[in-house]
Amino acid sequence: MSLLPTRNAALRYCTPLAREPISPEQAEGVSRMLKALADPVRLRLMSMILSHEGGEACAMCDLTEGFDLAPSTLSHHLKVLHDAGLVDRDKRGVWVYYKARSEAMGALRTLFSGDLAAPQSA
Amino acid sequence: MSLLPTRNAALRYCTPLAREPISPEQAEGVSRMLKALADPVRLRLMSMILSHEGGEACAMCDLTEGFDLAPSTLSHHLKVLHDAGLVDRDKRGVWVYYKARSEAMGALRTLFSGDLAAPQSA
DNA sequence: CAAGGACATCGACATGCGTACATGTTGACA
DNA sequence: TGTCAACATGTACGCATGTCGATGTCCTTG
Repeated sequence: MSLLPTRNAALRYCTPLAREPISPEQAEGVSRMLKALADPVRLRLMSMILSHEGGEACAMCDLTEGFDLAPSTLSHHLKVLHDAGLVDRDKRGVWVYYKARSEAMGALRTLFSGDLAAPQSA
Repeated sequence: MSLLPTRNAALRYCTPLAREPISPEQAEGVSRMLKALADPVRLRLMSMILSHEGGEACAMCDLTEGFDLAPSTLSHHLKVLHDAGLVDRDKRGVWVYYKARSEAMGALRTLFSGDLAAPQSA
């Protein structure tokens, strides 16, 4: 119950959108990642984590600045990112550090890679 | 009223997530694109459009196969993609052709580009 | 001009999602 | 052991969203 079996499934079958029509299963998996990222708060959180020193950030130390939200709300958003397999959670003492999962980031990069506008400039 | 002023705004300021914490405004704009894509049906539609010959596809000719949805539902999803600035609409006679907008696709590619796991392999 | 097809739009309904408050859990420290 | 701080979880509320049937609009064809 600790790891969802579908978490890695989408990553494995992640192909460029423009290569061929993706399968309903892949669409389901990928949309789960994108849904987690399709929120202004979570997008900023993800960017803050990614651009933070060491590629990881402490929840209440580094990730509260600039937000006018209740702590529980921030925690909820981080959980959504974690459940989607986008970030790893590492509890060190009292603080919790979040780090981006390179597999997930790579999958998203792959998704939008390739010649997405091939016949445009030609 | 034909073009939303915010449509191009997000594209202009689209920087890699890992470069620096994105601004709330950029997060708002980018999330609008991702929200449009964060649905299995629309993801498949986008992939079908991108991978179709010529980079464009006819709504009822090419984009209904494989879906068990009412035509109005498909039309709605295509409208969402269009409103988000992800596809262009071109009515030719009775048929409507949808084509991916290269600016939007490029923005998404930029978003997930860069070293998203810098201290990982080093 | 009439009929039909290819869409888009309009309610309407069920579900999902963002937010906050209250509460629970865990670890550091006196 | 008791207290406080850093979270996570549960519940609840309001709004957004996916879906559909019905209707409207535009173009083609007879």
